Parts: sequence; structure tokens; C-alpha cells
Amino acid sequence: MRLSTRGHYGLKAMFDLAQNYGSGPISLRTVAERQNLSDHYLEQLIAMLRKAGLVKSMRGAKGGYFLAREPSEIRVGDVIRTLEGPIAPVHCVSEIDPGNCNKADYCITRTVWERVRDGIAGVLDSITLADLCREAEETNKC
Amino acid sequence: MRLSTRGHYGLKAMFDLAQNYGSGPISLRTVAERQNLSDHYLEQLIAMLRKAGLVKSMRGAKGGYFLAREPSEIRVGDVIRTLEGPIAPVHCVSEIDPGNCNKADYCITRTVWERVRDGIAGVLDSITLADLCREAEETNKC
DNA sequence: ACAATACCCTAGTGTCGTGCTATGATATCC
DNA sequence: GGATATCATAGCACGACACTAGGGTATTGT
Repeated sequence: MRLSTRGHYGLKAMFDLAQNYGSGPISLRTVAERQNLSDHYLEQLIAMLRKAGLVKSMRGAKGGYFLAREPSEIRVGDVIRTLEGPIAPVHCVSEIDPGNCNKADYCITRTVWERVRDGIAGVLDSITLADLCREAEETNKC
Repeated sequence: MRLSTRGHYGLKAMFDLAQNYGSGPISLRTVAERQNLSDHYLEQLIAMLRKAGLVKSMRGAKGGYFLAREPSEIRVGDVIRTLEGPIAPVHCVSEIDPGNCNKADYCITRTVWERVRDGIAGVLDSITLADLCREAEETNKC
């Protein structure tokens, strides 16, 4: 019952970009160092986020990455789905293309996984990057 | 964001045993065939459930497995935790032995994973095997 | 112009967990 | 005592994961 590190690292990076939103592009190396991640690996993750339209990039010297829209408009669920694929505790209740069980008759345990899926999605979709920034600020005040 | 088949298959098997609760031991082969699972593989899963005290066994001819207590006393979460380990979307928020991030300072994304974890656990712990049996019965009536 | 910076892309690779299979031993019933 | 069934351990093919390697391309500052 694990998330891969992709979602974990990716969210860290997106949070970093959210904290620096509006300050122009941030270089990959900066994010990687601040969040303590392998920069080459993070490059691949952020490429997925870029193709999904969540971040934009500027090439060349002084280039870097920045959020494609405001932190309040990016939900954690958007990030996770991009990096981990559709939320699905088991394959037959995937958010996309659920497939069908090999047994034709209705599988009662499916209702469990549907509820788990909806629970996870509900949490992830209720939190935006702006929420994380606000929480981080409040934490530092204490 | 996937459960392995262990939890999936294991819950199917436990549901099968719950439906036949009180009818004496059910052989592994019977369960495996009814739930369309590899019986040798299921054997390993049910061994874990036995060691965890969720099912009991009777050896020899006419032997088999049966639930250690009433279906209403066994939560889906008990089954999943036994087969999949403690619920933890990422390692640092495991229900048991959370470890600590390599970064000493507080990681804000952790609050996300904690909420996801609690969401999953909440769903799994709110459903008992008896609930599943009741739902299965109601479904068949329609 | 040109070097430095930093994004962009494709391949490859070691490690580990998953999802089994294989083989044999032990206990119980008829 | 044989048929049935649980118990236990070992091994193994496959794929995903978490990177690393090594290049190419765009932009900037001098």
C-alpha cells in the first residue's frame, strides 16, 4: 500500500515551486538541492509534470521551471495522478479503464476498493499547493 | 498507488470464509476454486492470516480453515494490515516505525500523507466481514 | 561570436518486491 | 494405511522502481 517515490518527490518539487511562485523560473538544481533529491531523476519527474501542463519551463541560462498556474489552482491530486497514474488500490477499480474481473459475477470486495479509492482521491483533491504553503507558513510561526 | 494482490486475494478468501462461517472447516482448495485463485499461492496468504490469529485451521482429511472469530469482529483493515503490512502511503508516515526523513526539518508534504493514511485506515476499519456478507446478500436480492 | 548555463531526451542498469511454482513433510479421517 | 488436507521452505521469472550515463538544444551574458 505504497506510493512510489515519484509522487513523493514530485510533490516536494511542486511545493518548492509553489513557495517561489512569481519569482521567475527556478533552476532544477536549486529545487533538487533544497528538497534533497537526485537532480537527474527529478528532471524526469518534472518532465512528466511539464507535459501534463502543470509546470512551464524556460530554457537557457537563467532558465528554470515555474508553475503553469496559481498554487491555489493546482491540487495535490493533479500532481499525484500525473506521476503515479490513475488512483486505483486494485486494478479493477481504476479511475480510468477499470477493466473487468475475470469472474463475470459481481465481486463484493470491489465495493471496499471503490471506497478506499474515493477516500484517497477525496483527500488528495481537497488540498492545493496554496494550502501547503499556508500550512508551512503557520508552522514556521510557532 | 496500488495494493498488491495479497490484500486483494486475501480479502476474497476471508469473505468466502465469512459467508460459510459456522459450517465447520472449509478446505483451501474449495476457497481457491470459488474465488478463482491459485491454491498454492493462497496457501501462503492464509498462513499469514493464521499466524496473525484471524483464521484457525484443522489438519487432515475433512480439515480446512475457518474464521477465528465472528465476521462482525473482523475488520477489513485487520486483513489488509496482516497481508500488506502497516498502512503507509510513504515510508515516513507508516503506522508503525515511521522512521525519520533525512531532512531534519519538518517536511510539509508529510501532512498530506498522514491524511491519506488516515483516510485509507478509516475506510478499511469501518468495514467488517459481516458488513460484506450483508451487502452481498442485499445485492443478490435485487 | 562564444562560452556558460540549464533545459531536453533516450537508453541502460542494479535491486527489490511480486506472484507465483515445486517439493516434501506432517496430521487426521475413514 | 491410504486418502485427504494442512504445514513449511526454497526457488524463480518478471516487471517496476530509482536511479545513472551521455548526449543534444535553447538562451543568456560578455
